[in-house]
Amino acid sequence: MSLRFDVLHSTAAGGRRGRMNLPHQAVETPVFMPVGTAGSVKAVPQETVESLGAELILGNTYHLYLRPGHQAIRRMGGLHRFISWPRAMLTDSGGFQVFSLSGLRKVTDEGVTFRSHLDGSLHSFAPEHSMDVQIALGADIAMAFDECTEYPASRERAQESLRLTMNWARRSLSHFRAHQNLVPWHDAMNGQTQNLFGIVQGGTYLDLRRESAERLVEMDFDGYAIGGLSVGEPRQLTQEMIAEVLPLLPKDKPRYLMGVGYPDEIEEYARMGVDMMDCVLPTRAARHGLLFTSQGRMNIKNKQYAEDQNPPDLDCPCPTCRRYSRAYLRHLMQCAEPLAATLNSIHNLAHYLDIMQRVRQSLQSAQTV
RNA sequence: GCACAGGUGGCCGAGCGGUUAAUGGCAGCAGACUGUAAAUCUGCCGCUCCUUGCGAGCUACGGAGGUUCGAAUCCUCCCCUGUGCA
Repeated sequence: MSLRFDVLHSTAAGGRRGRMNLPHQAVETPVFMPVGTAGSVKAVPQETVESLGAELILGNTYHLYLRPGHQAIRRMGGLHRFISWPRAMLTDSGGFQVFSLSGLRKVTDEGVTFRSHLDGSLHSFAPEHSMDVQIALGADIAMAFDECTEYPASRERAQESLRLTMNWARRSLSHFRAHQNLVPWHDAMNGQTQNLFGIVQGGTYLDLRRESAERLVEMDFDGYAIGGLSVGEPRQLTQEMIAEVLPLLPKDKPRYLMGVGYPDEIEEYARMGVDMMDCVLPTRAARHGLLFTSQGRMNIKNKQYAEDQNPPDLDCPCPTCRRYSRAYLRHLMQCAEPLAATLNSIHNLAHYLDIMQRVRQSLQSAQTV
């Protein structure tokens, strides 16, 4: 049974208000997905992530493969059960690690050889292997194994990288389709199956992006992602790439912009027609003392907040803002108390989720096209 | 009282005759983080001034003298701390 994605409303600007019926959760879109790389949205317990309203969170193939190992997770009933997350999940394929672990890996047509960042041991990742791992993890959505092209990349480099990603996409899909019945919860979801998304690459070259999108659509994935953006390129280019690609993707399938972004970005791209986004920013920035508020950025470590008894964000109803002061959060940061990471992350996630909630409302009330 | 070992910038701690306003670390101040090698990384961190520069002046390595062209570094005395012996 293929992924059911309903577009409930769409706007002249291309924005869509939708609902994605994943095996573990009906997800209201556009959606922001907190990142939980190693089976945890860092510093925030699952029940809190849930109560903040997150419906879909990420996990990472590479990290979970290294620790505790996908076979172990399969034996324990899959990732959902292992981490006790009842709602939807998506696993990234390890493609981003091809990019971020650039010093520790070697890429060939066959796949990637990584050196573990944990103990230096050698591991190979090919599209087929990434699929096997992701099937064992059993997220609602798996991602094709891709190469996230760096910026800047010459046209030749972007083209070669794209060739690899398209080749890997085909192999990912074919292996996934052949084995997707092996997902740990196969018999428990009324015939709903795990889904696989393809990933558009092409660097900052419009024609390559176009080519990438068209070829992926031909392959017929359950959804489509735009990858390789927000990797250092100017914002203008990011927008151009998104604007070029979105119209080429099927209207009845979800569109996922990977790894983006700042609060204003997720709003902007959602209004352009992106249905899903994920980003480490709210949680990582939180751990480093940066809060995103309705008034903009706030570095809560700053001395000026030492005795400020206001809540971090005067307009925020999140658990952190309801109960704690700027002075207290600053104090926790200064003492490096783990609670600082937790409370800050809760606020930032709430802020991101709230932005998307508002965008959904606004798309819903916008004139239907 | 005697014998050792020590006293260095907010703290800890290197340096033991000259590129030394003085290595490091911590604390402090500020900045950065975009499919998480990130509770990480970067910058500043004696005082004053300006034409903000591998700029100028001042003060500084327990205290006071001394040796030397030059001392945190060597010598003398004093003060203090730790350990051991009385």
